[in-house]
Formats: sequence, C-alpha cells, structure tokens
Amino acid sequence: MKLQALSGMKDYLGYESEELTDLSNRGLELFARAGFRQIRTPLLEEAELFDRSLGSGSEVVNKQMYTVQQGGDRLIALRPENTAGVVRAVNENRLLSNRSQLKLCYAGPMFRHERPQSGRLRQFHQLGLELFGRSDPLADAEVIWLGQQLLQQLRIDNTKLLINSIGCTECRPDYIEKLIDAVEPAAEKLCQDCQQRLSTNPLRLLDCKNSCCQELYSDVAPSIVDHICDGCRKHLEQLQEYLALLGVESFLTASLVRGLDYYNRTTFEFVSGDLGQQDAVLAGGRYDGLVEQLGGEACPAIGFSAGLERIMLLRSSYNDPRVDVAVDCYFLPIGKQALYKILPLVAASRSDSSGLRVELGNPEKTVKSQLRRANRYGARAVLICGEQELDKGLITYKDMASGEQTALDLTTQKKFAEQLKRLYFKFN
RNA sequence: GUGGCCGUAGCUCAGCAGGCAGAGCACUCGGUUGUGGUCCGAGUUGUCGCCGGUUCGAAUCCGGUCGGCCACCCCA
Repeated sequence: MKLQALSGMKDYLGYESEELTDLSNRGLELFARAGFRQIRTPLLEEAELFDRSLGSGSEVVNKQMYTVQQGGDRLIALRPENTAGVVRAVNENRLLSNRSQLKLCYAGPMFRHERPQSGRLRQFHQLGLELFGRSDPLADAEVIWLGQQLLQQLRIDNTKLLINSIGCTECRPDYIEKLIDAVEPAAEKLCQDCQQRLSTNPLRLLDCKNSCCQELYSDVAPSIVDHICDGCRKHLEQLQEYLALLGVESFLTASLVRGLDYYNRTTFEFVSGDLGQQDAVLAGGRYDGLVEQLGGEACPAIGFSAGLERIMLLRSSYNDPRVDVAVDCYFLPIGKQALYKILPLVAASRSDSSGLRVELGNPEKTVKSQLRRANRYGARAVLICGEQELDKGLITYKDMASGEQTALDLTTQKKFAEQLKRLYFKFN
C-alpha cells in the first residue's frame, strides 16, 4: 500500500507553512503588547482532563478525541483544544499564587477526530489567549477587542461578532427548566437530534439548524437573556457598553450556545459568511468555574481561540499571495575551477549582513541552462565566473532586467562584497 | 458516525454505451565559441488511487477499500 498522510492531516508546503508561522507570530506579538505571556503546554494530556473540563457528554470528548491506552488503565489524549491544558498548567505551576491577574497566550496544533471538510482538519492550528483572575465585564471587553484587533490586523474583514450570555450556575438551571417546559409539549414535531437533545443537552436545542425546529423555538422558547439573573444581565449590559465604547460592533444572538460545558455568562464568536458551514473564525467565552473544577483555587477567567486554517482560507479568498520568493543573486560557475573560486563567495554572501537570497548553479551545466534556471528563480543578478574571469581575477555581474554586465574585482572577499552590494542596490 | 459527488503525467484536465494512455502547461535538451526571458524544434514523464470481480479484452462495468470535496453532526 502506498504511504500517504492520514485522513484530515495536511502537509503545509512552502508558502502555507510560512504563512502559518507568520500568522502565529503576528498574533502572539499583538497579544504581547496587551501583556500576555506565552505558554506552551504538551500536546498529550491525561484524557481525564478533557472529560472533566469539556464535559464527558460533549461531542468533542465523546467522539472526537484521539486517545491512546497507556500501561494499565491510563488513557491519554491528544489535546482537542487548549484551554483545559492551560488551566491544568496554571494550577500545577501555581501561576496564580501572589497575583490577582494572569494573561497567557499560545499557538499550536489541536486534534479532533471528525469528518474532514474545508476549514475543518483533524490536526489544525489554534491561536488564542486566556485571561485569569478577572470577573468584571471590562475583562470580557478587552479580550473581545483583542480578538477583533487580531482579525483586523490579519486583514480579515466581513466578520460579524455574535455575543450571548448563557447565564451562571445560579440562573441557568431555572432557564433550562423553563425551556424544557416550553418545548416538551411539541416534542413530536422536533427533528431526531432535537428529541435527543431535549434529554441530554437542552441548551443545544437553540442552535439547531433545522428550520422547522427554529420556527418552533422562536414561537415558544423563552429567550435566555430574558431569564438570566440580575448579576448576569448587568454583566452583559456593561459588556455591551464597553464594546460600543471600543467601537466593536456586536450582535446579541440568543441561539449562540457553545458546545463545551465549562462556559458561563459571556460567549462570543466571530463568524464569516465566506467560510461555508464552518463559519466560526474566532470564538470563546467566560469560564469562571473551570480553574476550581480542575483542582485550583476558585478563579474567574475568559479566553478565546482562533482557527488559523480558517484565517488562511479567508485571506486567500481576498488576495492571492502565492508568489514564490525570488532569488536575489545567482552564482554561475563555468567548470570546476570556477566553482572553487565561487564557493567561498556564495558562503560569504549567504551569511553576511546583506540579507540577500543566494543560489548556486551547477558547474557541469552549460551557461545557457544555468541562465535559464537563474531566470526561472527570478534572480535579479547573476554572477558569472569562467575561464575569462579566472584569468583576470574578476567576476562578471549581470543585471537580469537590463542585461547589463559589469566586471567585479575578486582580489579580496571584502572588496567583492562591497561591490556586489553597491551594484545590486544600484539596479534594484 | 451518516449521506452525495470525485480520484487519469509534476499541475489543470480530456478519454468512460469495454479494443494500443491523451492534450495544454511545466520540465530536459537543441537552434555551433560562454548569455536567460520571447520564438522555433526535439524529447522525457503514468501501478489510470489501491484490491478484487465480470470479460477474449477493463482507465471505462460491478464490489470493496483508501484519499479528497460537499452536506448532516459538531466545532476553530
């Protein structure tokens, strides 16, 4: 059988890999300016960590984790998301002792075993941040503002910010009860999935994509924002005020219910109409109970993460940046003697401070074919060395755009480098 | 996990009521001395995704499998 990448796993070639690195770096830099320090946690964690944080009933934990049985009954898992791991690390390294606030950011691969689609891979990359120790809506506003800044700086426009509050442990159970009461009488009209949800995860009824269900809910289902407690409502209202103040436009969306159990109060999602069904580019929410739930001192927190592959999809649909990087100087030796002369110059030109991209030809090939290749590489300058040059201690500088040729003195390397630079910048 | 469409040269694809595997682009070389792009000429490239079945004969029909795209589910 032919060897090939696993389903849903992708090779990032050339430009794609470079862009992935570049996007991560630009994001982390933006976060750093807002005081976030980097954290890099292991790709593997105990599976229990995700059971206890995301919720053992959640789709991600139930069906999408890559797990490995290790030793006796120890089950380990490739991380399907990063918040749980970060919280584990915060607790384990006691990062919250002696401080009231902690800001962390990260970028790296996540793994979910689901059916691949555009914008959905089994190994994908997320860029995100977590802010610990702040329960005030100003923290939410700052975090959401950073999300918006990130998208803006990466030239992702046409996104829409959806926000919602899913209440807290005090008020959510009451709401869920009311929701069930309202929907249950009509249970027979619901789709299969919703009938299931009614018993397993009633909140998720709200974001069913079936239009029949949606119609029913808009008729009978109470809106969650009308039923959250005073504290939660004030939090939401204050957040909306701050967002307005920051110039961040948001749309209150009662159906925005996220799939991970740890969220409370604020949830938000930046969605794009240009991504097909996988429309969330950047999403997150508040998770005030998680730190304690995973064994730490109680500590409120909020965070988000962005899907880098989805960002790349959006960028390529707006502009087509797939241009191969051109070579600056192509060294062209004619014969082995010339190679001996040229090789040290190539080495020097690649390592000096000029930053020039340098390519070396093949001394066995004809001048014609080497020049062809130099041209294909987009070389701006070619440095030719053959018998004629060797005799005189010279090297020929050829500017590819004009075809103009100049002789450079080869007597000392330093002198050569200076001349090369001068000529190169004269022509470019 | 469920369903629909797809898989032929490095790339984009044609060929498919069963009869020698194709085109464009790309690539290599050449168009007399050591000069690219444009032009002209020549040439190379295949496990037709894989395994099996039907058949005298399968890229073509059938079954399975792997991979891709899309939708559901769910999510970044």
